[in-house]
Amino acid sequence: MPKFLDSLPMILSRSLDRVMPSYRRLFQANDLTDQQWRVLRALWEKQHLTSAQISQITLLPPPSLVGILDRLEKKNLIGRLRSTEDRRHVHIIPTQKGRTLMEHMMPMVDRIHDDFMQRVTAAEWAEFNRILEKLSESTEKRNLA
Amino acid sequence: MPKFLDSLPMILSRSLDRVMPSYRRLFQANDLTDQQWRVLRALWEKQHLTSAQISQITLLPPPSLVGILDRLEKKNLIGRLRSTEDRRHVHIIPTQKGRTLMEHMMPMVDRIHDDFMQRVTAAEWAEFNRILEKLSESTEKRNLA
DNA sequence: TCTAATTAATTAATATATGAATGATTCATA
DNA sequence: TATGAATCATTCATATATTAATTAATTAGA
Repeated sequence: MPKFLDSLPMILSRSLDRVMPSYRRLFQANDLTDQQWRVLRALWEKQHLTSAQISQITLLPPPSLVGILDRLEKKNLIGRLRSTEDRRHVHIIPTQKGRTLMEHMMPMVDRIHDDFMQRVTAAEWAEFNRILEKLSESTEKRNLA
Repeated sequence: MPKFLDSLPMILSRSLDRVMPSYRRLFQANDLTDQQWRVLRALWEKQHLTSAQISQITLLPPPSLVGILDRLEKKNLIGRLRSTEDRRHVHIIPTQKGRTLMEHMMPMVDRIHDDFMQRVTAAEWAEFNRILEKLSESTEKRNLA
């Protein structure tokens, strides 16, 4: 008889609730929401992404992304650029202000990550990822056939 | 150099995104949101809970809970009862309709859970929980001192 | 070439998250 | 016993999630 609190969704949710505050303090200190951070973080790895690509990387649903990009644009952290080849696409590019903010924040975010990693061994981290992958491996593909 | 997608928040978020659809199909078939389900599920274990208790069990923030309870009440699935001993408390009780709905849904939710559990061994599940606990163990307590 | 099917971004409607503040109540204690 | 601190539910303002629908642009095919 599985208890509610031991179900996979609740375990994952509880962990997220415990992990996020460490990051959120830093985000808030820089006037960013979690989701706004995710977008900038994605653009840190690759500076030229479409809305759809950002959505896939950040896991943010496209309708949410519209408003998130609006607010980032209003803060002058990113710019929108409609593609000339395929005018359905919108390219998102960080501004200089956005890049400067990221240069400032990245070391601190990496440090938070490192602090979490120090809680477990490399073997434990690998094992954790392996089991979680088995647990959450998508079976949805079959529905596409 | 930790990649964004391999960070703890993104790993947990991605897993949740993969796990939830299996449950959500069932919730939607019964006209419930994820959060509305959580409240009813909490009341399934113990029929007499205050708002604050439900918030702690379900991880739903109190301001969100107000609206969730409003909608559950409107659907006649729960009832609110202000405490006579301490009039700050509001007791939440499932209605007969709510209990009947839960009796109908619980076996199917348990089955979904079992399906996930069958993806790993008992030892893997225990190990997974152990490592996740180490990773996400709250350090916030120290801030209370 | 013209239309049907696709795709990318967006809008719309409703529900929830987050952080601050409020109102009513109870508690602690001088 | 008055009074400030603490507690519980709630409201408020803003941001995001979810699902369906829409718009504009592109592609596939008859």
